[in-house]
This record gives sequence, structure tokens and C-alpha cells, in this order.
Amino acid sequence: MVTLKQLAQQLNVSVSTVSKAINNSEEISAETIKRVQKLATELNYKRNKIALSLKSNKTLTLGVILPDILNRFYAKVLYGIQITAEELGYDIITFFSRESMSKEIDYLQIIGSGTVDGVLLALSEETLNKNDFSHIKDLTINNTPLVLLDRITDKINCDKVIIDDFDAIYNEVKSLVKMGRKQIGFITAINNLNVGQFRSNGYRKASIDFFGKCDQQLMLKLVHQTDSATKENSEYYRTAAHQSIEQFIINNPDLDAIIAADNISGILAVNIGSKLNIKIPKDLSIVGFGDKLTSMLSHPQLTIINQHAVQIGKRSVELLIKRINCDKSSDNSFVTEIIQTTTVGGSSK
Amino acid sequence: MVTLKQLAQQLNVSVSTVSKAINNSEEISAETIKRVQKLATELNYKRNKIALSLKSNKTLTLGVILPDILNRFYAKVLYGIQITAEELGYDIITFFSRESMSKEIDYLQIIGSGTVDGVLLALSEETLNKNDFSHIKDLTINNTPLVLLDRITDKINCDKVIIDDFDAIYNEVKSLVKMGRKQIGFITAINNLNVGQFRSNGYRKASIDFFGKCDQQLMLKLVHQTDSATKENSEYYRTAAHQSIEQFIINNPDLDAIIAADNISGILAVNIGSKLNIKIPKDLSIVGFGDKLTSMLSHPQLTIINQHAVQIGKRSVELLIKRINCDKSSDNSFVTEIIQTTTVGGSSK
DNA sequence: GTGAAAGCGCTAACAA
DNA sequence: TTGTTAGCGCTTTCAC
Repeated sequence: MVTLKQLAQQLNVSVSTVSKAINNSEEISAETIKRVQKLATELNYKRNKIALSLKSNKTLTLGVILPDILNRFYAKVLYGIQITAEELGYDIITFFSRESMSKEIDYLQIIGSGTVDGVLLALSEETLNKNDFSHIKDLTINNTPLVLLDRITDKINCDKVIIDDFDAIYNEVKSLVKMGRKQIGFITAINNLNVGQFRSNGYRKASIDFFGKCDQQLMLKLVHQTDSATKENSEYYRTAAHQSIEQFIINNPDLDAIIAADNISGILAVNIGSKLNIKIPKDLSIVGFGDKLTSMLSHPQLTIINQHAVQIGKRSVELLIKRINCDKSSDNSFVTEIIQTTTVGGSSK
Repeated sequence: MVTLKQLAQQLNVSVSTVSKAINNSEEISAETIKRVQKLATELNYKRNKIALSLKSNKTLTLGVILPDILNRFYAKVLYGIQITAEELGYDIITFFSRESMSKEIDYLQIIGSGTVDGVLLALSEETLNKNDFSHIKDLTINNTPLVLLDRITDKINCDKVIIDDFDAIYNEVKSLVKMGRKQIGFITAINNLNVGQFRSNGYRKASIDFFGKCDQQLMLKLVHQTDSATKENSEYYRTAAHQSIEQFIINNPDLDAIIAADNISGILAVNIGSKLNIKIPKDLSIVGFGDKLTSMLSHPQLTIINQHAVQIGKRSVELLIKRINCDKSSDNSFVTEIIQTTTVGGSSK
């Protein structure tokens, strides 16, 4: 790595002159600037980011902690984060907590040592279950801006970006009712997450509003312990979940619609329904979470609720950087931004 | 952020004493160490990574450039990278080139300014097409260790990690032949990538070896321009590719096996075959790339060739860090590591 | 056992 | 217009 010092020596000028010339300072004569910059490009000089960070106390780097990158939703979130961060001149340093609280703590420790200007975090399942957020409050003490996304908690005071989980399901039930569906079931494999709860609540409220009651028989709650992300839970889904869903469909022959709260149950339901020779979506309309690709991969096509994951990433970064740049003293109160979902494809168009 | 200086002032000792005490130096008396460390934890002192980097000329950070995180394969690669990097004490800073050469160049520029100790790179489609790698050679000049993974080129001299694309397909054909399949088709949507070519070549060679010829009629090459990653090419797959595959299957009624070179065509083929009321895998065995989850989501189940993406990420990091730590002068020649694929699930077990 | 000083690469206030 | 100096936070050599 060539340094200012080396350039200065070769050109017989001082380091500060070179520095100023590199930065096109008006203090420096046009000629010197030219000489300096010529040599700089020749020697492929790049200003050392580390040194700049030390001086300016800004790293232009954001820390990102996501629970699980193998979940397509978070992959899209990360995509949105990276693209947007880059547009705004920031790098991202990325961690995957694998739904583990201790990993989350480790990563926050690493991040807390001056490497980042701000943190984007989606809480791990374990953290949410234990309902303990002390490790995150350290950030606040350090005055590091934080944006919580998707997996959030009321217990931390910061900017947040979420999707309208409750409304998403509520509106989906409403729309299915409008299309003439008489018995709408609900499957969830994520009732242990707060987003999962919001979705269940949306279903319950809608059931009561539109059918006068919420029949527990129509709600299938799949329960499994969180595996490490590498295992992908695929064994669980392949066996236990598969059977439960099949039983659920068989036990409820009058079902003419199913809403799945997570992105895998929906696809499974389509496959199982199709195996059971049920006409989808004619006799059974199935709605799940996901995106266009998810929808395309299932056959017959699953109707999907698009969570606009990229948008969540994007808005989170925008909020975070705004917070980083805002005057600490002017205590702008924190905002919670709600990204609207939309329904696309399949049967409910 | 509390600094050594502040600790020193509060304790009425010098900065260097504090530094040594924090680092448990033997020069310092046990008592002082205790005093210092007590205050340090009290004030939540963390040594400033940036300052350390500047001093040591090591960042303990790796740069990662992947073409597309929405591709599950690369998501898994990234997962493997992060986990392994963390184990070895490194952070990762992540970029997605979106298959664009200019993005790749931008990112290498950013990375080239002293922020990372080494680079992990899977080349963008555009870079491979243009066959121009000058921007990458800059790294070599800078003496930044580089590991190319999955998408590689002979033109760059560095460590590489790839999967055995040729053999994977070759062996799959072999295994299908052994199971009595008489007419094996091949579908590829990635013939523009070098990995795609390897796979096609594996099919060709195997066809010639086992059937005495390679019938062009049995090879379907899907062509589409690269969209931005957000668009997910889903429109293309939903329409044009879907039709082409359907025609392909209809035009080749004697087909009793299909190998798909990419992870989407295989799933599409399953869905289309099932729509055409073909018994899968009894009458038509379909093999594609992917992982357990992919396989589980298709119905009937796709047989899949597992690329062990996590393993690729893991080995890449290990090679890179080994290279970072090795004596620059001792010119250990570069290695190319080949990760073996395996076939799982579905019909070919 | 402790401290002073130099230096990593850079910028910026101030001096010349 | 150019150069000198100090300092960002830390480590490390060398005095004391």
C-alpha cells in the first residue's frame, strides 16, 4: 500500500501538501495538484480508510445482524440493505445469529468496538423467547444508533421497521370472504415469534369479525424446536409438519381456503392438497407468505403475500443513516415504520 | 467510547501502563492490573478496533463479493463464509455485484483501500462474458490475497474453490443409465456461465460414453438476458422458460429422465411434468441442482445434486486465511480445491 | 513496575 | 502556496 509519505518523498514536498493536493484543496497550486495526482494514479494510491476512520471517528460501515440468511426473506432484506447502504456510501459488515442469543451477544460485542457507525438488527428467536434485551441496551449506552427490523420488541427504544403482519392476514381473510370462501383455515409454524403472533391475531380477529367466531379446530399450530440454520429444519418439515398438515386438511373437509403464516407451510399445503387430489385453487385456495419466485415454484401456484423484504432492508438503512447523521442533541423521537404487504398471483387476484 | 487515555487519567497512571494492564502484560504489577481492569469493565471499555488495525496493519476483516444473494446457492455460500470467518476471528464485509462487472469493479475499489486483509470473490456473469479480468489483477499488484470461488477463471493466478460440475453431471448420467433409463434429456438456463458449460460438457461426454452419441434434440438451452437480481427473472421463468420446457417434454415423448443444470429449471420441469400427468419419477426421473429444502418444496420430489455450498464457503475462507497468514516470500503455489457433489432424495437413490 | 515517546496514515489548524 | 505540528487510539521500545 502506497502512502502519502511515499508520494511526498518522491515529489519532494510535504505530506500535508500531498494530502491537500489529493483532496483538490484550493490552497494548492494547480500545477502541484497535477503533479501529485499524476504520481498518485501511477502508483495506484488509495487513501487508507482505516486511517481516515481513526481521524474522523466515522467508519462509514454499518453492522448487520440477521437471524438466518438461508431464510429467503432475510436474504432479500440483506439484499435491500446492501444496495441501499452502498448508494448512501456505506459498507456493511454482516453476521448471522442463527437464532441464538449468545451469538447475538457476541456479534454486538464485536460491533461495539468502534467498527461501525450504526447497527441493523433483527432479533433472534431465542432472544425474543427469553425476553431479555440487556445486551442490546449496551448499544444505547454507547450511543450507537440502532434500527430494529422485522423481529422487534417494545422494550427497546429505537427506530423500527416492520411489516403489517396483523393487517396482512386480516385483509387476506377479508378478501377471501369477499370471494365467497366459507371456511378458512390457518396454519402457522412460527407462533413462537412475535410476527407469528401478530399473524395469528389477525386471523382470529378477522374470523370473529367475518364469521362471528374463531374455531380452534381451524387453526393448526406446528411446533418445533429451532435447529441450527444449516439443518434448515428440512427434516421436520418433511416429516412431522407434512403429516400434521395432511391430517389437518383431511380432518377439515369443508375447508375452502387456507392461510399459512410462514413461507414453507404454504408450499407444503399446496403440495399436500395436490397429492390429495384437491383442486387448487378452485376447491381450496391456499395463501402463504413469500415472493414471486416462491409462488412460481409451487404447483399449483400458491397465492402469496409479498412482504416486500427488499423494501424493509432499504428503509431500515435509510432510517439508520438518517439517525447517524442527525444531531444527537436534538432528540428526534424514534419512529416505527410499517411496510405494507401486498397479495399477488394465484387464486385471489 | 471510552479510551485508554480516559482510564489513565482517572487512575493517575500513564496510557502505556493502562494498555499493558489491559493486555495482562507481565511488566505490570498484579495490583495495577486489577485496578485497571476493574475500571475498564465498569466503564465498559473496549479496545478500538480501528486504532488496532492502523497500528497492526491488519483489519481482521475479509471482503466478500458474490454475484447474487437471492440465489439460494450463494446464500448458503455466504452462510458458510460468515460462520467460518467468525470461528477464525474475522469479520466479513459483504457486497453483491448483481452480475454486473462495473459493480464488481466498484466493490474491488472500495475493498482495495485497506479495509480488508483478503478477498473472496465469485465472478459476475458479465465479467465472465467479457472475459476481462484486469480489475482483479489490481488486487494481485496490491498483494491482497484472493480466493476465487465457484465462478472462476484460468486467467487469474490465485487459490480457487469450485465444485466438480463436469463429474457431477457425468456421474448422474451414469447412475441414471445404471437404473435403466434409456433416454436422458438435459436442460440448462446457465450455458453462458463457465459452470454451466462444465455441466453441459459432462452431459455430452456421458451421452457419448453411454449412448454412443449426444443427440442435440435432447439438450434444451434456455437463453435469457440477466435481469437485475431484484426482478429474480421470475417473469422469464414463469413464461418463456415454462413454455420451452413444456414443448421440450412434449417433443421428446420417449424421455425417461431429465437432468437440469440449474436449480430452477429442475423444479419447473417437475411441475410441468406433473401438469402433463407424467408419473414422476416412475416414468420420468428429474434431477436438478439444489439442496434438501429445494427438493422438499417441489412436488413430486425432485432428485437433487447437492452442491455443498456451505462447504464451499467454509473452504474458501480457510484457504484465504491460510494465505493471509503465510509468509509472502515462501511462494507456496496456488491450489484449486474441488468440492464433491452428492445426489440425494427423490428417485435415484 | 511504570512512564515517555514514537509511530501506524491521515487531516487540519496554524505558521511561514 | 507550502510546510510544520498535533492528534485520532493504540502498542511497543526504551528509559527511569
